[in-house]
Amino acid sequence: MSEDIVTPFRSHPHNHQRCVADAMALAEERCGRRGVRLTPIRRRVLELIWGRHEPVKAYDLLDQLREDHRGAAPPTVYRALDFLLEQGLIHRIESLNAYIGCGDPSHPHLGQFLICDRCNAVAEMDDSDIRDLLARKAATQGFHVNWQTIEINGVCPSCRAVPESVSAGDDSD
Amino acid sequence: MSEDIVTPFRSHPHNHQRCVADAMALAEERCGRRGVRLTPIRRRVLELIWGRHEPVKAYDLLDQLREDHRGAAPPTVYRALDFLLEQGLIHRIESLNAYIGCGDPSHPHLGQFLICDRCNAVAEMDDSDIRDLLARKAATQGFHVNWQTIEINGVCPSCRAVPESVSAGDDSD
DNA sequence: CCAGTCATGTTATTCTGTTGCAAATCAGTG
DNA sequence: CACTGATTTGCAACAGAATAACATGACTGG
Repeated sequence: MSEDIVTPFRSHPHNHQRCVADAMALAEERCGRRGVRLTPIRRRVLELIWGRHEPVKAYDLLDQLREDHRGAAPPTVYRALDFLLEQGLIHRIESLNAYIGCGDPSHPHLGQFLICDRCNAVAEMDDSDIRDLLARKAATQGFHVNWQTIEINGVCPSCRAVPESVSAGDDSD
Repeated sequence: MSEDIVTPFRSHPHNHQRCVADAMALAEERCGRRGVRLTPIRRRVLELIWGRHEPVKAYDLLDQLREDHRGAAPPTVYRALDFLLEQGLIHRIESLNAYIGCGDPSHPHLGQFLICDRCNAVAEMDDSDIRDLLARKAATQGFHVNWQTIEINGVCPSCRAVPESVSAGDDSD
């Protein structure tokens, strides 16, 4: 099976509490096995990221973090983010300067993202056909691939079902 | 032919002056046809970008621009960049916060970039196999694609030919 | 207890990009 | 030419993203 939707659009009906809890449990387990520490701050940041099922900005995290953690500063958040990225627990979306929970930390993989321009929902794919095709094309140029950034912008299924002018992404926050 | 290297690695031997001049001529022509103005500032920024055959940062452009244009400020550069992006004359490399000349503005295309982590060289591809595969995979999720960001990091042919520890990218900054 | 490592606190700075408004420039029209 | 409206530029301030540098604290293992 080459196609593998690791994280579907959040509009996809699901038990969100359960999904966050699962992610946290996986993170605990993974860090334990690796002998690295999922400290309170790191855990909190991961929770905050999973809490929204969409890309989250570092300074938004900082604001939220400050609510129960006075004295949190940019380095507080960025250090936690670096840790979580290293452990493969989150991904960074380059085109948005934002971070999102990794749908399947069980094996290391490159993020392949579908990003809805209307409602900001993001789905993560882990498709070997894509990975392999890019590797093959790069090899044609004599290029050795270390990392692939794939971010596809467009309109997600839910938003397509809604007339443009009244789209779900018409957020007034 | 699905594969199309729009811009090869700059290590590729070529007449750089000629290649910049061609790019500028194409830009003039294109803007003329479209009825938009390639003003002196915009032209200068495009030249500066083409002058180096690698990704250029906005504030580096600003520094260079200031040399013969006192009073240039961040908006000066960003407005020019926005214009050039809109006209499809340059691309933005998301993972680097940098800009690079578009190898073939003659038809609108998505950038597909090979980025060397050692020497910062970038090659641009315009491969329909990749474009189509991504569109097909996205469609499987009911997703309508507007834009694709594809940035492949790794090691370019020239750097692969050099022992790792003495690589061209072994910058000591 | 002590030393070493890892994690956090703190302050400041750099880099990247935007907002808002005023002044200048340009294209078209009477 | 003078008037008008749309672009373009100048300018000042700011917001947002990320890092540097160094001090302090916390958890190991002897």
